[in-house]
Amino acid sequence: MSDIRVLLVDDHPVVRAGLRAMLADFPGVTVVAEAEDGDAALLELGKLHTLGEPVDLVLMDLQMGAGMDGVTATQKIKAGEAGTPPPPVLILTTYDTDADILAAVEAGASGYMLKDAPPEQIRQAVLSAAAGQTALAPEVAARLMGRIRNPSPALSGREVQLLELLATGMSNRAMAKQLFISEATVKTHLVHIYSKLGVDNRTAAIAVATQRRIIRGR
Amino acid sequence: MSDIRVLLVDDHPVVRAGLRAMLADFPGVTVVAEAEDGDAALLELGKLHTLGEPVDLVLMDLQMGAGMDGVTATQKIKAGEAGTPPPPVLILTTYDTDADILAAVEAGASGYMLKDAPPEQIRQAVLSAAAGQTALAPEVAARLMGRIRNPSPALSGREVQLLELLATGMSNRAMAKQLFISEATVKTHLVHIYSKLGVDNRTAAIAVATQRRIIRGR
DNA sequence: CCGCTGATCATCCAAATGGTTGATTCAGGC
DNA sequence: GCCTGAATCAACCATTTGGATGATCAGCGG
Repeated sequence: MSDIRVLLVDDHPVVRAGLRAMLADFPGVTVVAEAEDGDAALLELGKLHTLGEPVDLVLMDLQMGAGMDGVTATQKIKAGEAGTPPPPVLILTTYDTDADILAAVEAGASGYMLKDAPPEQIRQAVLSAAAGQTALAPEVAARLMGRIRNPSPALSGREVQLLELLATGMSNRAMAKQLFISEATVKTHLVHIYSKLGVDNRTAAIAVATQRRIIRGR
Repeated sequence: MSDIRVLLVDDHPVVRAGLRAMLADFPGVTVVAEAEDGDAALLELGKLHTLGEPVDLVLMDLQMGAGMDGVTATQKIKAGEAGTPPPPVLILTTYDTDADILAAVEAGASGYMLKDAPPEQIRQAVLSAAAGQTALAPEVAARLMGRIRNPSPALSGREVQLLELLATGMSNRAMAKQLFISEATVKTHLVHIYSKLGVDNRTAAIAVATQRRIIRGR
């Protein structure tokens, strides 16, 4: 059986070098190309496709400096040229925000690993993902499990949405307009958010939500 | 002349592998040890010191998962065992927050590079730092220069301090207590902060300050 | 059909925050 | 010695937020 052909996508040369070195140590895995953002990744995919040298796995970071981010890139890859099935996408990133994970999974990623994972874990993930299976980092899996079993009062979708706007510094009025609801409703949502997060004002809510990775900082 | 002996400190195996691979390509540079956090780094330094195999340069990330962070590690290294001069510390990190940069420089770092820097830049920085010179990433240098020449109304130290507390979700009263000043003073500072950042409420101030890398998100 | 949850809105009141003005002190620079 | 900027505080008032209570409605599962 031939090697798993991998496309690396990361904007940090250092990280690409690390992955390249690491994957070189995994028997049965070959890095066939690299890209520094989503746009370049799509280009590479197309190029390799027309050359008849298909990619078996895309290993991609989520946030990439200037270019197209990982989520949209994943969507586009999955939407991709019909005809051949699109390659599985394994996300390898630094952040394990709830929002990020969900977005990546929804976009069609087959796995979500963290960069601080030990090589062996990464190896397993690469093999699983290339084989069409799902590969989640233990931390990520734990977070998702915890989210299901643990009644750490889950925020509703609307509430998370509110939080995100909140974090941009909008006033209640502004959020109300943006979401086409009344200020009263905004306040109700906020009160619920506060009680679920165990805080009593908006800045603390942002701090906690950021810390708990419900929304993302920066 | 013998090689520059480098100690790598980073909590991400992938990044360590990347740096190892990259430095291996630089003639005149040898990685003699690795550590995954500040504590381990200090241990390594001690060990190598007693072995009579001194380190010429510490290449370190700023934030490292569980262990001691880069700033305190830098301080300890610089305070280090008297007798031999402590090795220069080159910070190589992902974030270029004003606060981070200043903290690192104050702690005694001789350089501050970003992980997305091209290899050549990193090579230059390693050589400069090992030679006892200062090495700043262009982005970082630009930020510092801009901060000097550009009258993008600079926040005073006290104001940044306020902002940091603000971002943790504290109320005016709480901040006043914490800083041993009156609420009136807190409010005055906040008003100044708002006008300098061009916002009109605390959450927006946090959002802008985070965006402009005056304080750090997460 | 009933009960529950999430989303929506309203009203009322108390507390926190924001905006303005003005004043004092202190350290540094010219 | 004078000027400036940072830091400190006060008093006042308008606006925003937060907290409590109650109500309606749609959808989902038993």
